[in-house]
Amino acid sequence: MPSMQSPNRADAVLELVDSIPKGRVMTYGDVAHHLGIPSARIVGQVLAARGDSVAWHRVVLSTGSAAAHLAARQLSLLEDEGIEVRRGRVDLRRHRWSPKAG
DNA sequence: AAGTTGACTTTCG
DNA sequence: TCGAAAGCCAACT
Repeated sequence: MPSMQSPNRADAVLELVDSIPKGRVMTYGDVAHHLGIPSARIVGQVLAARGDSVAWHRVVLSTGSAAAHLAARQLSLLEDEGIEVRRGRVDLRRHRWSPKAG
């Protein structure tokens, strides 16, 4: 078979997101890029629909902040994992994670 | 079929 | 450093 690409994007996204280690984060764009998904928005759509089944709070905006309607809850969850949140955002230089770099 | 929507990102001032 | 605007793409009306 050609290549064992994911049966569908949603499952691939959920699988990757759930593999993000505790205390680490990825941006929507990172997730999209690693899976060959053309737009970060798609990742957002997947998490909006089925994110409740995974560690959705480990996915943040490219700025290190959270989508407006999630900010309070998401940032709180991240702090619970030991991630330091300053001015409503996570320091990506310190916490950004990549599957390959592990 | 065409317009709207949204858990995004980048560029510009 | 911040906010507005434009660009983006699939799902939904």
